Parts: sequence; C-alpha cells; structure tokens
Amino acid sequence: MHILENKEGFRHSLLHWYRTEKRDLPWRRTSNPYYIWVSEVMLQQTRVDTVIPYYERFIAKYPTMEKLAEAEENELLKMWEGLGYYSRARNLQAGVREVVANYEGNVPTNRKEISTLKGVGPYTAGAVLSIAFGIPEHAVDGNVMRVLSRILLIEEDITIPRTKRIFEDVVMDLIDKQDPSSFNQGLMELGATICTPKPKCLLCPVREYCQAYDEGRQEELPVRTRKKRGKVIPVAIFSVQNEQGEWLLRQRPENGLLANLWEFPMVELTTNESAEETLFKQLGLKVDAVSDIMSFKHIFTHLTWEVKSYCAVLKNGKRVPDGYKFFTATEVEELPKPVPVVKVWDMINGGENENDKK
DNA sequence: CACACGTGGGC
DNA sequence: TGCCCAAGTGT
Repeated sequence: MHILENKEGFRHSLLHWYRTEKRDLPWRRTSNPYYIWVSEVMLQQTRVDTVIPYYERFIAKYPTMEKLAEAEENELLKMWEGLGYYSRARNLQAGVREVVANYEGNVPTNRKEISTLKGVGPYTAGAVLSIAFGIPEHAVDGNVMRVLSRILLIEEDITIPRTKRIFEDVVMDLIDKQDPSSFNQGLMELGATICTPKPKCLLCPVREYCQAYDEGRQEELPVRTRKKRGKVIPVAIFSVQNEQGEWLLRQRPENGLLANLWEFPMVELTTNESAEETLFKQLGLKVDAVSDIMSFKHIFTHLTWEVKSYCAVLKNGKRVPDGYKFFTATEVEELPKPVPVVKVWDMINGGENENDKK
C-alpha cells in the first residue's frame, strides 16, 4: 500500500502505535509550552537518556519563564554543565526573556512570531506549536527525515539544508489535523526506537507503507554525505595555586567554543617548546613545582584536544595574566566548567580516571 | 551553503 | 580504535 494512496490508514497506524507504545518521558506529562520548549532545546543533538536528569533539575530550578528570565548566567550555565552546545542555554534564556517582556509571558502561537525567538529554529518552532498548542505544523528533525526517506524512498542527501524542505512539505501533506502533537511525536518516536539507523522493521507499525522495506533497501537510507574529521590540537592545562591555596581561572570569551565557561590557564602547544615555556610566552605566567596530573583526548564535533594537564604554583606570587582571578575550591566547584576542565579538577581532588577504576 | 558548536554511547 | 550517531541553530 502506497502511503499517498492511504494517508488516513498511515495516520491511524502511526497514531495508534504512538498512543499505546510511547515512552513515558517527563516532558510528555505536560503541555506547558515553556516546559515543551525547554525539552526541545535540550533534545537538540542530544540523547533522551542524557536529557532527562538535566530537564528535571532545570524545571525544578526554573519552574516559570519569569524564574529563568531572572537567572544569572553562571548559574544557568551550571545547570547546563556537561550537556554541551552551551549557546543553547543562553539563547533559551534570551528567548524566554523576550516572551516575558514582549508577549505578556505567552509563548507565541504562530510560526512567524515564535521563530523570531533566539534559539528557536524551524524544528523547535514546529515542535512547540504542535506539541504544546496542537497546531498542525511540521517539526522535521533527523528522525523524521530518516523515517520518511525510507517510507517514501527519498534519496536526496539529508545533510544538504534544502533537502529538509522536501520533508517539511511531506509532513504538511500527511499530518493529522486532529492530533498534530501525536503525529509529529509519533514520527520521531518511530525514528528513535524502531526506524533507527539499523531498523527493526519487523516491529514497525507502518511497515506496509514503507517503500524502502518493499525493496529491501531500508539500510541504504537516508542518504548522507560524510563529514570530514576535525583537527587535532595539543593543549596544556595548568592548575595553578597561590600561597593561600586558591586556584587561578578565567572565563572564556563570550563567543566561540565553550563560550563564557570557566577554565584553568590553558595554552595550545604549537611549537616544540615545553608546556611550561609555552605558558610563559602566551600568558606571561611563571610557574614552579610543575607536576603531571593526567593526559587524555577530548573529542569535539569539529576538533580534538590532546590534553596534557599539570599542577603548579605561582613562581613570583604576583603576576596574574589579564582576565584571570583566584578562586577558593568551593568557588571553583560552583563555576560552570567544560568537561575537560572538570576532568582535571576531579583528578586534582583525589578523583579517579578510567585507568584507575577497573 | 558550509561550518562552528559538546558530549557520550554504540559497535 | 575510530567513526557514526542524537529531538538543530546561528552565522
């Protein structure tokens, strides 16, 4: 049966399956548009299992848009620590502030207005509109493209931005007007649990509508071009204490990688010189009693840090580079830090690494 | 359009 | 081990 010849049958099968088999997730117990919004932002490029505890803590800390609007950025970033893509948190707060200030605290209910909010792109706009408000709008993510590329045997490269329009048009043609929320979530749930990269077709509720399954080509879809690997950058991290035992850190720049997070003095090792020499040349920081802490790789999407970390003390006690400050251990704990810095910090504090665990 | 932007899990 | 992946957005 071709899906376009029996859209009603497809909708019915998908919706029935979703309503009976859907996972019980925290954000599925609410229709509060703010909570849906938070969940959708957290779920961007991030797994459900990872998001759940972050979502619970975030909603407990910021139960209303007003609370989030008032939050301090360091505290907000601390709530996001470890989740990655930290600009999502700042954009979310900016968007929420906008709603509080300019929309009387009501999330806009049309695509044009909601899409003006920071961090709300085509997907998040459609997800909030359909899930929170029951408005029939497309919400096309990676799951939806995978599912529909198989069902309709669409062979366009899904890594090319304009390809997404094809799927948005398909969704608007197929979407259930009575329950757009379950329809959109059903497509995503199917992609997340059954129509996975290695699909479990025998469990699929809409197998009879799937052209790729018909032809045994489900594993060939969706078509996506390779991404190239990132560069490898050797870096040295120095945890430096003063005579009072306080730690030297700085806030990273407000734009770019790990924006506004806090870190120990860190230098790229571009020459053959020692980490200690490089530290002095780049930051003017003279240290003494240098000892190794740990070495590891930290892999970002687009680059890899080869980290060597050291413990040291200030040599002359005075010169602190621009932007750096000393913090007590308690203060260091409270600062939002990227994972590689947390790793070093945990090791300093008697922590273990994987090599120790076993 | 192409790339920057995190992190952890799966195989 | 290295590579791919996961409910995208901003520039």
